Amino acid sequence: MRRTEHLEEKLKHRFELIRHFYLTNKRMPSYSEMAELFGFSSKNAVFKTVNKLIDLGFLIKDEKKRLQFSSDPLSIRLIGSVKAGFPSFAEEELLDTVSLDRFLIDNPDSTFMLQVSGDSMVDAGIMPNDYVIVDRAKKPKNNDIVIAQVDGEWTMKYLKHTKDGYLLVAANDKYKPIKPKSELVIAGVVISVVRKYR
Amino acid sequence: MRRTEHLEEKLKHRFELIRHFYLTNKRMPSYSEMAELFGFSSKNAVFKTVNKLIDLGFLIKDEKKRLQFSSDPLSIRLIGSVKAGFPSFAEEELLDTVSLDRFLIDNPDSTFMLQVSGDSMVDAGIMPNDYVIVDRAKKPKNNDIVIAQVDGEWTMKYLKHTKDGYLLVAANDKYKPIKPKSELVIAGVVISVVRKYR
DNA sequence: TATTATAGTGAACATAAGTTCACTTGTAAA
DNA sequence: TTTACAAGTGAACTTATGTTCACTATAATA
Repeated sequence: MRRTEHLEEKLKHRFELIRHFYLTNKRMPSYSEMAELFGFSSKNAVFKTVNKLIDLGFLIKDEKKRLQFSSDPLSIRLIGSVKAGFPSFAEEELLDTVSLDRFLIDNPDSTFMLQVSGDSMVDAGIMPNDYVIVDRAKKPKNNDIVIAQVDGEWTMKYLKHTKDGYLLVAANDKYKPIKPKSELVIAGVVISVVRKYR
Repeated sequence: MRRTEHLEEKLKHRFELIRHFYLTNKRMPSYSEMAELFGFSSKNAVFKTVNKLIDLGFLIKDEKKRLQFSSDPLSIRLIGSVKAGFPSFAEEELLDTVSLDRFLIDNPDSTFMLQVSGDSMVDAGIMPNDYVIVDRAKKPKNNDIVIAQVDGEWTMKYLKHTKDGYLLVAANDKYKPIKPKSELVIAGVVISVVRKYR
């Protein structure tokens, strides 16, 4: 049955068009908009197409009968550990999915991403050009990695509470601990590190 | 004018309710749904509230007159480098915003997240319990970090092309390079590393 | 006190949404 | 060829959406 394979490819392609619309417009297209996307002149053709995509499990209708993706179009599947390896094609469907945004960020309003410029935290696995995600609203605690302004300069260091005040410690023997003289402004706590290859 | 301050807090709270709805339902609430959220019995009260939020710049209407957030509710602001430090409150508004999902993931369908179990890549800044993001569709190239199944076991290593075949090299002197005997299955290429503190 | 603006109500409206129906076209199988 | 069915058209229908209008209640201001 080459026919149905061809059919499913067509459907899959239309699903991709819907997804693309969603990613650029951040909302579902209406049936009229889908008609444009698919090159249809009738909404009913869209209606039938969407129903097929629902039957195939790509899309669903929520409790208010609004069209949704069955799995968030930007979420990725989560595998327990490297050692466990990759599941079979059939098992893939069973995996939990995660959105990195939701996984990493609690308070978008107070959260920033900064690019790392030096090598002062390499021993903590933070390499030059990595990105760190910083929450300004979070209370800095002992041993947290913080972004601090000390004596006029901005740095990223471990924050250590000691008997005689705060200490900023690098994760690199090249750099000596800093004991703030005049002022210590802690702008935020590093809650996450992100590295992107290539 | 305590009055208007109080007013803006109320509005801000209602904006938060909309955002919360969006984050849980992955779509904008309708005006009737907002009426429920706000405790109104008239859609017109919602209409006026939404218009105020539009005036204040929290929401916008797109070219098709559909309600949208002016900035993606999960995106975070991007700062050039740690050294540059944090901008002032006024300057914050001018920063670019990024969605981590969009920033890190190109092909959600072929992308997986795995938790790192060993210390074989520490010198590359990949620590135990970090997460790696792996694209199965990407062609593995020389010096890429790959997830490979070699002689029955799954590992993460640098992939090296040599004259006499492939070599899997750890980023840790403790581990010797592996030369696959029988089989080498490369399941995917590590495109990103993510670490979450606490 | 009287006045004026603001927040919310409730009904009515036009529009666009998703859906249904009857029909045509093209293609695969008998 | 003939048959059967899936794919798409086009119009009609229902419902829900955002919007407008006239009105009430509340609270700040003169």
